[in-house]
Amino acid sequence: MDAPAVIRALGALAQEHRLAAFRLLVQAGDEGMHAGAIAERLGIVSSSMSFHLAALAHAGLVSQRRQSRLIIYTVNYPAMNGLMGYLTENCCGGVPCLDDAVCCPPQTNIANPHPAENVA
Amino acid sequence: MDAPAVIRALGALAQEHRLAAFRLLVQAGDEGMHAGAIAERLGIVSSSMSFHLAALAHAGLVSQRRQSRLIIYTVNYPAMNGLMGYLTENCCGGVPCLDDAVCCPPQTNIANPHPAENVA
DNA sequence: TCCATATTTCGATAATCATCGAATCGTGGA
DNA sequence: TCCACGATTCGATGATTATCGAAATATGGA
Repeated sequence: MDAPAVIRALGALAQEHRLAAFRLLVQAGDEGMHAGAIAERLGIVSSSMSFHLAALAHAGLVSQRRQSRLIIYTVNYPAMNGLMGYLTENCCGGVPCLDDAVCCPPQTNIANPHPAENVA
Repeated sequence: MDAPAVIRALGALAQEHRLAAFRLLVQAGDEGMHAGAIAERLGIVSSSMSFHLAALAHAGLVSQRRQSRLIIYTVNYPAMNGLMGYLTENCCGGVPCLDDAVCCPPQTNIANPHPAENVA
């Protein structure tokens, strides 16, 4: 994941309704949710929801699939992990982190410094 | 960390120069960097740098301290971890994650579901 | 006290973004 | 074929944001 992709992802999430939609999808898991259901849960009109879902999709954070007349959205977990990895990369210059710098728990950054570099 | 705080943090990071500055500070660790040094590394004028650093500080992502004439910026690690925790909270509805859903490694989300809830 | 340096604030401009209603597109059932 | 429904696109409006140079503020040294 390169800087422009990270900026797109962060920018996509930095909005009330998109962040809420993303969290709904994170919690929904692979089952996902369709556009109308998300709009209803968030209480916004469908055109705005579509605008926001397109932004999340363009940022690579969610995927969509059609199921009859519904469009089902699911979280793109590799992108999500790539985002996390980018922010914590080389935390503390490689020096073992302090107690409150949980940014690099041993199992992800020390044993496997760049767990998400295989993400586009 | 509540939704508005997360949105401020994400919005602060969703900008080329702020993201770059934040990463510099993540890698600098507790030693930090002063405003001028960051501006020089990023190749932007000091007034713009000040604008961006203020945005990061307002979002709670960085802290500042004065050292003689320099203002040293450091990453606020608890806020950083709070951000990560918020995004992955209740990942997959609590169901054990798939292999590519590294969003909730056992040591953070399962053994300790909400590791960053003590962040303001 | 006076000057040099580091940083922030101010003012103006250009660009991007969120929102809504209306219109359009695509799918499936009668 | 025609209709209903879910979703997206379009057009317009109002608000927020990034950028820069100039000016102001604050600290430390001569």
